[in-house]
Amino acid sequence: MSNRKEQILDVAQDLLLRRGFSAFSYQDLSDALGIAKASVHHHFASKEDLGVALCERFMAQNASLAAECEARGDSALAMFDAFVERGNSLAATGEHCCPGGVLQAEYNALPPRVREKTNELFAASHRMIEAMLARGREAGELSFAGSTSDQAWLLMSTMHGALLSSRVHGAPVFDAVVRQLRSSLVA
Amino acid sequence: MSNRKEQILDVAQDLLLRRGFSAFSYQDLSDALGIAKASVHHHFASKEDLGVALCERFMAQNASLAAECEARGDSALAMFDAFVERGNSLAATGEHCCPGGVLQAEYNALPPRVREKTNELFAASHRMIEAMLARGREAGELSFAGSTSDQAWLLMSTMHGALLSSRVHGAPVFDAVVRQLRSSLVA
DNA sequence: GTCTATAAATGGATAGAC
DNA sequence: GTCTATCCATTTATAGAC
Repeated sequence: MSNRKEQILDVAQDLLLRRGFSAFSYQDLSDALGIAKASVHHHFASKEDLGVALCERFMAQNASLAAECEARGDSALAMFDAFVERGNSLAATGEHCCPGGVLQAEYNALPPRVREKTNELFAASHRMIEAMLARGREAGELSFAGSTSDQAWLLMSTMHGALLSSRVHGAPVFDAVVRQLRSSLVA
Repeated sequence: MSNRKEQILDVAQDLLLRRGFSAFSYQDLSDALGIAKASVHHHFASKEDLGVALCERFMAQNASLAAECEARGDSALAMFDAFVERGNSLAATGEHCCPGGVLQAEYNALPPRVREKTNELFAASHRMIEAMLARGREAGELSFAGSTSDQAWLLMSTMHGALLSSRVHGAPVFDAVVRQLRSSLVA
């Protein structure tokens, strides 16, 4: 993929996590990159295309984080902490929140193909977290009631919610929530 | 408050929870109520005013739910269930999510006074839930690690996140998350 | 309180030159 | 690939008549 396309995605990702999908414009991208609006349209014909590309990017980022963990031979808990760490870096800015969180919040206002990609993103994340939980429970490292699937939804919901809250009430809230969650999870 | 003003707030609340603040317009309100856009502006001069009124409404709804619980002499757990029940009715439509969730998600794109009211709404909700947790723990009804404040953030984050998730993945997700959360909370 | 009409700004998107 | 110029729809908001 060309360099310019990546640059646009970088800025768009920042703006999406900061403000939401409908609250950033081609004008914003144009301003940030110092190129004309029409030039942005050259790379992403419609905002729907841009949204789809962003979703694919988020999926790739998730997959690469999971791959790193696997390469290191991380335990389930270490993998949990790796995901938390990424959340921390988002919360630290006091402006960003989770890709999943924003996309869900605006779900009914998203263009159709972005909605579909959001579904995929969530399904993939859920699978990944469920696998982690199953591994941790089997190893006697993690302990929780109910199914791995339900617990995975709990983890995702809590993380998304906590990142949203930390935007209004500061990064310490994310940290506090994660500590509570972690302590309820460790065997 | 006049009847028309209430009608506008009813529709606006529905649209806000369905689509988000920036994704509904005076035109939508005008269409839904069968009156001219200018007539809506007569009641709420600016969208910022409308947003502020909605926030105040959410705070009043929270307070009245808490007052009902108190009048019934609800236990902490019964009060938790009452809050869950309200979440259930939102999740059931498959379209709505939590007021707090939407407002946080769009926080950086909200008009200044709506942002301030969002802060108030969250502070009030947090106080209310923290009080419930303290009461439940003292009565030996609830059990959790850490401070009541941190646990209150966990509850709020999880509820918000779960309502968002249930919009994408269906009401059963909200139910599943709440069950997990509740089982970790009961002494 | 409600209407029609309209302003002023911004949104996404396209045409066509360089 | 990038630009200028422009189109068209939509948005918030106001003016002024009824």
